[in-house]
Amino acid sequence: MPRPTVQRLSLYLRELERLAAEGRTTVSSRHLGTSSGATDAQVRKDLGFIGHAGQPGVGYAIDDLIVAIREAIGVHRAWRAAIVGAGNVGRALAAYGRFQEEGFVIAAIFDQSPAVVGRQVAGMPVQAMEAMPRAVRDGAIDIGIIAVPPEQAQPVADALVAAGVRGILNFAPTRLQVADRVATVDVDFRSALERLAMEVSERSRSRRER
Amino acid sequence: MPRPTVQRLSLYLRELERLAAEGRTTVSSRHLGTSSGATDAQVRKDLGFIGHAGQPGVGYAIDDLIVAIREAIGVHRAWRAAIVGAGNVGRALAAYGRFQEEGFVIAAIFDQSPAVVGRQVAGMPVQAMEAMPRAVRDGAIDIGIIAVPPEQAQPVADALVAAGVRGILNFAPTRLQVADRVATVDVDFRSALERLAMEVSERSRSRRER
DNA sequence: CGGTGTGAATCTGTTCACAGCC
DNA sequence: GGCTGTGAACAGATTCACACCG
Repeated sequence: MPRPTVQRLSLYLRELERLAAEGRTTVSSRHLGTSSGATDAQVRKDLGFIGHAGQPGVGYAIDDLIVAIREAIGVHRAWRAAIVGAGNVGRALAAYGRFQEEGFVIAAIFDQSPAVVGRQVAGMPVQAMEAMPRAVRDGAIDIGIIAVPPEQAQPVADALVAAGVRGILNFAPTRLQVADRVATVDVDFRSALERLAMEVSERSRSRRER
Repeated sequence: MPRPTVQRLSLYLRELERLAAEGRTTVSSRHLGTSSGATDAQVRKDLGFIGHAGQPGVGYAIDDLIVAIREAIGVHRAWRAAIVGAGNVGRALAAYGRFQEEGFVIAAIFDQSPAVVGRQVAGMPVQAMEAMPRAVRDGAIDIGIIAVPPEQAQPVADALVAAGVRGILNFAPTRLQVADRVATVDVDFRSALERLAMEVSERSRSRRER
């Protein structure tokens, strides 16, 4: 399944959930597309990957589709995640309620600094890094979320991998090197901002030329 | 310039700044590549887009390259940004020092809720939404950062566009519809997590098959 | 009709491979 | 020998276009 497809599937999922809440039962590829920024053909291709379920002339059955997408992208079960780093980003993530709704449970939060260890964040005590390996094993943690400064990101990643996590969500602006049995996804504010800066400049440039 | 190129340029920039701090003066495409997760050919292609500056047998002059990349991606000047939404995400962004270092200045923060307006966040008072249009004009705000719940994202975007911002960084899990003179970039935690979930599932699946 | 499913064409981005320069 | 710049081959993803179904 193409990487971009996965990304779009989760957008479709959101729209489908909205439609389901409104009581709709079917939806066309056209509708799903425009509300998620894709073309209708794109939507049909994407849905083709997860085993098509559409009815010509009618569209897709919303409920079935929700189940199928959840299954396909692996959110049909609950994932247990641990946050490393109780700074601004880590705390915001811990408090970000929306994860829970979607099947991601923040099970623990860790920090290196003794000054922070022991404090409560979103109802959980911040634990020392030393406690992490054991907590990951005992708490059946699948995913590590890295919210530490860039210099510490790689060592933290190594520790998480050694402890046995299967995926890492990385908020630090660094490329992590990990064993390839472990999946990593980067969320990089800075490069998002830079992408934006770039596009804004580009637009004013082309405006000037006109 | 291809979208993925821009993304990588900002990774190169980080590595270049690190190397410059170490006192190095030149760098090869190979080095730049491995440290940012790209191939050497890729790096050369990317740098080709911004007007090549490399010397065969030697590599690229680090200082020149830093300037050239900054110019190319539009971070050679300071951008002024305003955050809308003083919830967890908005507050974390306001406090996230790293932006400042990179030429993005958070100039103001707004929220709809009277309960929050007036409180201090990262040394700034949270302002009412009604104050936004004027603040954007008077404060020469280039960029709006949306950190509100998904239902409010579109109206907030409309208000920002009407007030005259030129770019929007969107942290809400919604696709925004805006005039195309305005650039938007999405940062979506949820779909990042879902992508991760997907990749983790995929890996265990292929492991099982082996 | 309105709508899906899908091969074929196209576009976009990446890798290869190699000539040429220091 | 080390390293860049770049056409040419390749791979991946998107769009097109159209047959087919209710």
